[in-house]
Amino acid sequence: IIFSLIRLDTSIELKLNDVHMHFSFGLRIVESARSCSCFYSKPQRTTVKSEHCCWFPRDFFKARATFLCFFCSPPRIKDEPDDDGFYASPKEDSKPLKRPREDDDLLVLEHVFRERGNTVPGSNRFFLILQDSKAKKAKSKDKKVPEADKRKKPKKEEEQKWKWWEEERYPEGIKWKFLEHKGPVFAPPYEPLPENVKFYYDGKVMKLSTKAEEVATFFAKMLDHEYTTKEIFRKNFFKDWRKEMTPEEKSTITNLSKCDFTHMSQYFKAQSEARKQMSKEEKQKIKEENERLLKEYGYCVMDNHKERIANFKIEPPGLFRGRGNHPKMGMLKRRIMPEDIIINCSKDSKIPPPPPGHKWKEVRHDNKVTWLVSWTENIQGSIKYIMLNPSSRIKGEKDWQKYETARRLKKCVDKIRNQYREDWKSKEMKVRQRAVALYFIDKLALRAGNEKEEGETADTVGCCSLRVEHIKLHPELDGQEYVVEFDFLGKDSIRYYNKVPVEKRVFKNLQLFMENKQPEDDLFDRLNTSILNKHLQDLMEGLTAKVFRTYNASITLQQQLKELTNPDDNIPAKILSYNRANRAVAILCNHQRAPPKTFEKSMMNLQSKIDAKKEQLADARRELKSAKADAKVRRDEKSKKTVESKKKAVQRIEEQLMKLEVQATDREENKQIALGTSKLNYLDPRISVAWCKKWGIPIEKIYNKTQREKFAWAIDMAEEDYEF
DNA sequence: GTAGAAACTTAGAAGCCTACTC
DNA sequence: GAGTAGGCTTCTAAGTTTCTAC
Repeated sequence: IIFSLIRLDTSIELKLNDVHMHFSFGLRIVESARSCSCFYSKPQRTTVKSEHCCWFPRDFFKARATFLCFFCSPPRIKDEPDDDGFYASPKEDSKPLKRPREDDDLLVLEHVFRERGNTVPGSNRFFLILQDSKAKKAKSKDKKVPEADKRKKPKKEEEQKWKWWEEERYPEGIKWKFLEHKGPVFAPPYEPLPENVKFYYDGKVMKLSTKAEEVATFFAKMLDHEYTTKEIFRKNFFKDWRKEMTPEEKSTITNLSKCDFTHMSQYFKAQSEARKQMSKEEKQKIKEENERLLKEYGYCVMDNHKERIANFKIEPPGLFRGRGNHPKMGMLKRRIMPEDIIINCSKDSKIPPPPPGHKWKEVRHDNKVTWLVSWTENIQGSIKYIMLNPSSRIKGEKDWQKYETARRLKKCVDKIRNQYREDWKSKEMKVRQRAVALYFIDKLALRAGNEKEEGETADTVGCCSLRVEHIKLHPELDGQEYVVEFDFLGKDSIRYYNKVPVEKRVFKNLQLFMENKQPEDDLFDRLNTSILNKHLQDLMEGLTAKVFRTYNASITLQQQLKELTNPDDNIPAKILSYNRANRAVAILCNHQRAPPKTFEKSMMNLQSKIDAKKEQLADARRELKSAKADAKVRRDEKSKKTVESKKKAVQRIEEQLMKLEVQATDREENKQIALGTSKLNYLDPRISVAWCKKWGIPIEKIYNKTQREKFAWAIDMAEEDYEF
């Protein structure tokens, strides 16, 4: 399809031509001083089957008419397979996609409107709205829809999605061409405590200065948390708190144990309680205010598409909550001011103004990065960013690309495995270590394991940074030979504990690597992530340690789904199978969670529901039996009907019972396992979409609304025969 | 080639919200 | 209408990878 938009001095011409269909279509918007009018030429053939609908909001053109123009849909990318049947993902190859980017063209429109001085609120900006073929077909079938209704803006959000995955992508390195946003939302200023809320030191009331009081409230708000009992947390907090005190306060407050924050804490609890008790109207008011904030600051315009921002609020000040045994926990996270903020946007965009009386640290126009706002935090000195939501084009393209890289690994993984098996025998120690580490990364889905600065973060490790103390070698254990016992803290200080039988050569190599070493010495002393990734890059373009995790997670899901799905099962049972497949991946990737506090109670509740349902079923069966007996004697229509209805009741209760039992199994198996992380980050969504399509499972049963938005590209493109 | 900075992805916890139950 | 369980969203820490400067 040729889609072009030409701007002529005071008029704009939009043309859609489909040569193959002998179908041409034109549309002209003529700008006049006050408004613009439009006309379009009718398609020459009226029998053209349209799959997509290109729709422009009525108010956008400020013209009275709404026009719906139908055109032949661009072929699905999958319909044009390349040699190996892989999709052309962003960056993966340079073949242009089926439809050129509309952004540049629409950009012209954007400027026309800007020049004209029209204020175009985000929601009314230029959207190409594409409906999926099913929605379209459904619409065309329904001929009774009144004309007025047809003109109505489609309400369903699904209908308004921009299919960026059908467009051409930017050249390598370019992330956007136009970016405009409103800047960040700052944390609300500190509100001093009411006079009646007291702080006590050494049993006596003490009025704190505003700065010291603010930091004290951070601690008071966390009083019930385990953090405040930890020595490091208390020490760090006290040190930083004292920096905020006046000289008088500093000389008085010398011991944290003598500080009494309980009154403050009670005040915050009461406030929180009051919030819960607020009237409907008050809650509604807050909701509306949040919505207003979201509407104003929660979106940006990137290349003429309104995109949701992931985190438009600046992190408020507070006490640093490092995970695990973090040496910096309790330190004061200072308040971020506009003077700390770097704004990134287009030169020709409306640059967000800083709050009155302030200025930005810098305004830059770097379209080689994806962030909108950045600042440096004071705990680790690292940079924090405001970026787009996972549903955005920029994140989606990257996600898609990630899975395509993993699929490329699938094609050469056997070769790579053979290679590292060979390398176990290498004369070079470095090569052997690299090969054993890669074996672990591949087999156990371990993370790469970068080196970390000692004393700056919690002591956690990944594969390359494993130490001798993290593994135990068992020539024989529980009837298995060559077992390696892993026990270490990984990301987020989550414990990795696993006993794995390995190949003899790996075992012997590990013995070698551990020779003459102390427990705190590096297991792979000749290796780091940089060396490993460089080697991987040589094996396959774009290959890094992380890709193995993605690949193994996705391939495991696909295999497990094939193994566990029983075609005769009903929907709940199939979903249980899906969750079990997902769980296999979560276990592989060691995605753990703390068991929910209410777990035991909720399981007990569920069990009592099951028991009650069983009783109900027994009653229903008894009733059915007696109805049958009754019908045998009476032999009339009425008693026959009664039998039928009793039968149905039994069936219904059986189904309900089964559902509850499945729910209980699922919940029990999920007690300490987090499924979300793998679902969101490691599993190629097209596998799940294909599985849903194959078995007629509504996608909503697998992905919630947010997840469907993130994986819109996959939902649109994957068919039931999709193979990872 | 290397180190450190920058950029971006992955992660679990916490709190909010909503649907369900009584 | 109140209470609550659990799903969903938000938050931000903690990783990995890439970029840049020397």
